[in-house]
Amino acid sequence: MKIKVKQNPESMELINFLNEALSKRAFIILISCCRIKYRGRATSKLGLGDRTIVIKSDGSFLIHQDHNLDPVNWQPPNCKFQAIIEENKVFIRGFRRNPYESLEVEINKTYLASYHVGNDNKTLELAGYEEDMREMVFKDPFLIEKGFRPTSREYAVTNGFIDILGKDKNGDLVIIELKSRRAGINAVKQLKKYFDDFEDHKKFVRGILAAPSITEDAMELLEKYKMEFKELEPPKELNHEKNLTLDFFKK
Amino acid sequence: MKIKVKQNPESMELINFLNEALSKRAFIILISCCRIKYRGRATSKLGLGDRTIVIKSDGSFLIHQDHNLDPVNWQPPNCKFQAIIEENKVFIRGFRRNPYESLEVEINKTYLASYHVGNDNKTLELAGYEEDMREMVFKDPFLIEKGFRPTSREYAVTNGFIDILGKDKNGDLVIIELKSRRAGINAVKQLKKYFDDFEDHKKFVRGILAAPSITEDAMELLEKYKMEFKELEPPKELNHEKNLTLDFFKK
DNA sequence: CATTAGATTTCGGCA
DNA sequence: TGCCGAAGTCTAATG
Repeated sequence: MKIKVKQNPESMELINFLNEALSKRAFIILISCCRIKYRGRATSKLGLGDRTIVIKSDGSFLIHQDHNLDPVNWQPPNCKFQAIIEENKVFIRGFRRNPYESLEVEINKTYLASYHVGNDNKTLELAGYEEDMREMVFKDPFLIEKGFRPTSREYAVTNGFIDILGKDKNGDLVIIELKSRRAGINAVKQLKKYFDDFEDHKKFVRGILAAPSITEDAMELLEKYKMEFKELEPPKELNHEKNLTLDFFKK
Repeated sequence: MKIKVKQNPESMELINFLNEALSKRAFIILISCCRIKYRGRATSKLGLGDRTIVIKSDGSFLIHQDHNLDPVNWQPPNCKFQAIIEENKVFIRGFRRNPYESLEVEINKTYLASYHVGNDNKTLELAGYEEDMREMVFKDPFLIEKGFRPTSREYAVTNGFIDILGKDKNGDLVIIELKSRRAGINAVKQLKKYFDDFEDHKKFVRGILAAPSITEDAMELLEKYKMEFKELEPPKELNHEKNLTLDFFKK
């Protein structure tokens, strides 16, 4: 891991430092007092203040204030950079096309500058989404109810895709809408849309909203539409844990 | 501006550094080789790799890989922190309630640690979204068409809120749906919903979708529903620029 | 405190 | 490349 650090660099030092870092596609961090202008999908200005500026090796550009999770200004990956010096001030400009956007930082003073090229070849393993729920329900249909048999997932209808389509123990069609989080009005409306696609045979069609919980409003609407709610938690085991479990049982 | 920097701190040094910084509610940056576990709304794990760890003074917690704009793991503001040492490794744990979530970083090695308390009392001035469009159309109704008179904004109907309601030069009702970006199918569907709320008087009602551009599919659907498209850019001048213009005319 | 709608949403997947 | 849908969305405003 290579890392280079400079405290309180002068303008010329900083610009050399930045150009060196940019040419190496390094991960750059600056703690600077700066002004910011953005023009693109919207327009913004931010007056003088201390901020943390980050340029990633994929061309992401982030400027953070000392509060909020989101950066106050940013540019998505593949942004191109210019670092220039003008009247003894360093300007960093990041721009991209489609849509055209530019983000310009006028740096008054830099307290800390660092760049590094690290090693990281891991990707996030994440569990707890609708996809996992679909898998789970397909594998264990009784989680919905006894006798339920799923027939297809992501079934295309006029209004979109039905998460899971199947039949219940009486052979009636069942439309299942999955939500990995607390379901709201919108989930009910979505299910209703799919439900309506079968209005010719409504007597033999059931709509089930499966989610860990549901808002009161949504429950009311659901009942009004004569549809049902099934409490269902998304699986939260990671894949390798599932595999471990499988391996365990195989032994 | 106070800033403290340490390169390659040992575990004990790092933990003291972190606790000092946390007690001062400083802005902390670490460049470290680490493992990450998250458990809360979902569950995730990230194997060993070099990452940039940020803790803000409002309790935001961000961990960045060298790619993508978004952090690979995070915790929203008001997160509480623990920095402990175990088997000569530093663990940083950030947790919050409602919903309960925890984010744990196991630090194997730290290349750079810094904390600072900066000065920043500026807030972002931003322009160019739906609210600005509403204002603009109310002020200059002819932007929609000659003779258009807006009567109310955010008019409540069964299915939600109509952006702008008004009458055209013939006295017919006009429903306007605004989008600050390229409008897609959903924008048309939304407008159609509002449109349908007036189906008793459909002959005297027009639906207009106003946006900078529209997708081909959306345009087709719009025409099928006998509604209209009006090309309209959101205003992108900042407030003080607007004021300058006003002042200019007042003089 | 919960809910909602908008966002410079970002991001991934698919046509 | 453009479009659509989901997200640990986040965030500000509102009841």
